[in-house]
Amino acid sequence: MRITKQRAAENRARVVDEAARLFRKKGFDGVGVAELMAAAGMTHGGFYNHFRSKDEVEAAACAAVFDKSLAGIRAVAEEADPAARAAAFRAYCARYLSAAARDARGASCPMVAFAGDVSRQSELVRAAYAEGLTAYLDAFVKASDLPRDAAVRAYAGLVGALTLARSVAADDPALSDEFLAASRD
Amino acid sequence: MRITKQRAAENRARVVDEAARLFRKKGFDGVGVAELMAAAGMTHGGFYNHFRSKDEVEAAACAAVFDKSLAGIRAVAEEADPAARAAAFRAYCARYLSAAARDARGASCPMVAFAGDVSRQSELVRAAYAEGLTAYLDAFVKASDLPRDAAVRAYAGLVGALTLARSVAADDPALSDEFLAASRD
DNA sequence: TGTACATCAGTGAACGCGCGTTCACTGATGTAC
DNA sequence: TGTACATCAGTGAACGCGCGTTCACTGATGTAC
Repeated sequence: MRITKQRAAENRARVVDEAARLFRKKGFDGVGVAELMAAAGMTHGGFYNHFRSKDEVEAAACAAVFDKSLAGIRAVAEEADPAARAAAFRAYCARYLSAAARDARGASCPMVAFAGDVSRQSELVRAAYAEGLTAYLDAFVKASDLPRDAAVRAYAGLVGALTLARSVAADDPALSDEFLAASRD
Repeated sequence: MRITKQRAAENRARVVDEAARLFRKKGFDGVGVAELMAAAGMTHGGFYNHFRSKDEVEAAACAAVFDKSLAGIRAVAEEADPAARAAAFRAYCARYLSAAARDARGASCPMVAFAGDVSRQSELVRAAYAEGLTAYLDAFVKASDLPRDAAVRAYAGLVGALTLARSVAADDPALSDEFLAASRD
């Protein structure tokens, strides 16, 4: 049964949204086309009306996740008043290292969600990731008001702390909290 | 054809060695039982003479990787002379953030190799990982001569820098180098 | 504006493939005598 | 020490299963007249 063009576009957008959530939560290889389409309220056969391959939706999801992350850090970077910018940046980092952010795996920062797997994914995904990371890092440097190398170091600290905190969240909550708390200061 | 008990034990050790290398390089889900056994010079059927499941060899490989990593950081921590310890620690960190370490994916630190995937693996693997990480972190704190929270923060910085550097090593080598260089100072 | 028909988004069965795991079998090892 | 036999590490075919992908089909939409 054919549907309106607008409805089809909405369906595609819903697939990308669900992909962004599920791939971050379960990894690229942890989510199948059928599961993804079911999450978007459809059956798997229609997937190929929207994407040429699973790689393509992975890349689209990766790009979508970066778009959202970029908007967040750019809002800080574009704060004109230096004091307000410094406060916003501190709040951004504190949120980044919060227990809530650690536990919200489907809504996390793309670097932490994808960094470990991305180098094993297709060219399409890797290109979307590399482009997104470059743009994100530039915005992070601006937002931090630090020299670039210090900002890059600070950013690596955030990523490492969140990655480590997540890796033991289920099995050693105290250690997980320690990673967040130590880097929050 | 039956073989000697010693030979069988050597075969098992070879499987764990190859597992430690291959799982770090390609991820747990990126290496099949057949590929693993072939790397150890056998066929896949014999796998279940040594392990009850793929989970079990994953856990064994994880533990083996931590053993090796622990030996490395403990050698620094147990250096009695403070100046020599400080020098050894600096050298350890510099090696950790070298291009060679970034590119040697089959021989890397277990945290960077496994952190992203471990929370999606079985209980067995997660337990081996959590135990290893606790022990490693304690040794790292000692080796660093820093207050614990500063040492934990420093360690998160190393992990984040190496993780990020690897994630773009193939697609943006300059950015990859920048992550390593910024944290090396 | 109304009619006839081509288009195409979505459905669900089917495909080949690789995976983890099982199993009957082999034959040298280890052991009981 | 020598002989007979049970053991079991390794082999390779086979299993069920889930995966990404394909395809014939459906029927409302979009379009040509």
